[in-house]
Amino acid sequence: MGVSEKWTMVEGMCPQRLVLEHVTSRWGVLVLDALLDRSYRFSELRRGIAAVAKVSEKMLTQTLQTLERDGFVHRDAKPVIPPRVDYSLTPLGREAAERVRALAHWTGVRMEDVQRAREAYDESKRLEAALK
Amino acid sequence: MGVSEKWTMVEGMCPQRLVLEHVTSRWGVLVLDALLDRSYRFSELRRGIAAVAKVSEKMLTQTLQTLERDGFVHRDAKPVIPPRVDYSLTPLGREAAERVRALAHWTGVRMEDVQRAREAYDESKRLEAALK
DNA sequence: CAGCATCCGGTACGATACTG
DNA sequence: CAGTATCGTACCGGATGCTG
Repeated sequence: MGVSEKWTMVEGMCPQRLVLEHVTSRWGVLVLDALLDRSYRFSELRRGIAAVAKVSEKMLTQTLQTLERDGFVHRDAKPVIPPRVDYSLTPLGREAAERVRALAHWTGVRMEDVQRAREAYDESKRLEAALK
Repeated sequence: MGVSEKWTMVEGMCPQRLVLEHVTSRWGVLVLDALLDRSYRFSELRRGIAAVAKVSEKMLTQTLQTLERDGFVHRDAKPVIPPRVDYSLTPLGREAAERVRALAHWTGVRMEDVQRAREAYDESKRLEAALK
């Protein structure tokens, strides 16, 4: 089964929701963010991402193929032995990656506020549970 | 089981990855985008989102609770009969929603490019499959 | 090294029924 | 109306083994 069919299975959505899903997907975010700095080889990318979260080779492959199909990632397979494949961002992919990084960066900046909000929420829930 | 435990099940991630997951989640995106314009009641929000994609009441509840816990959404439950609950964005949530909308808007703008990229990708795959 | 094929468990999600 | 509780299922994603 090809890449196209896989993601298309998630039906009932307008097409740009689908693209948004791709770039904001669990591994899509990390791949785009990494490639924003420089190009990477496959395993290199895997190890780089592993520093943040553990990604299986299958998921990395799938993510890269999806992003390549959408025109965000360029795949450069050199016909050498052992095989060498470099991944980089296309201009379109760069636009996407910048926005994704902006969002990701924002979550980092506001993390403290979120933490406090959560504590307040949990506390109020705990209280109202206590008086029942 | 409470909201906190549910999402925390997805472990092995740094905390801000988790927040990013929340705001970019399938329904989180749509909720934030909708609330950016005005406040909504529960079913009203459900119907509004339904115009774009079908969301089950369960998922909408879960999404709203998660976003509320993170401090993005304010829940205003009026003690009347029949019940009336209004949802709106907090200042923090507004910041998030604006960035999410920016990304969503961008996918809309670049949709044509993505479509062309996909066709080119599928075509080249079809060709190389043909000569085997 | 860079993948692909296959199997498989956990969970995300939807459908339904029920409550205040 | 605005949820909660429960159940069934699809599929996401990890583990393993194999190929060029």
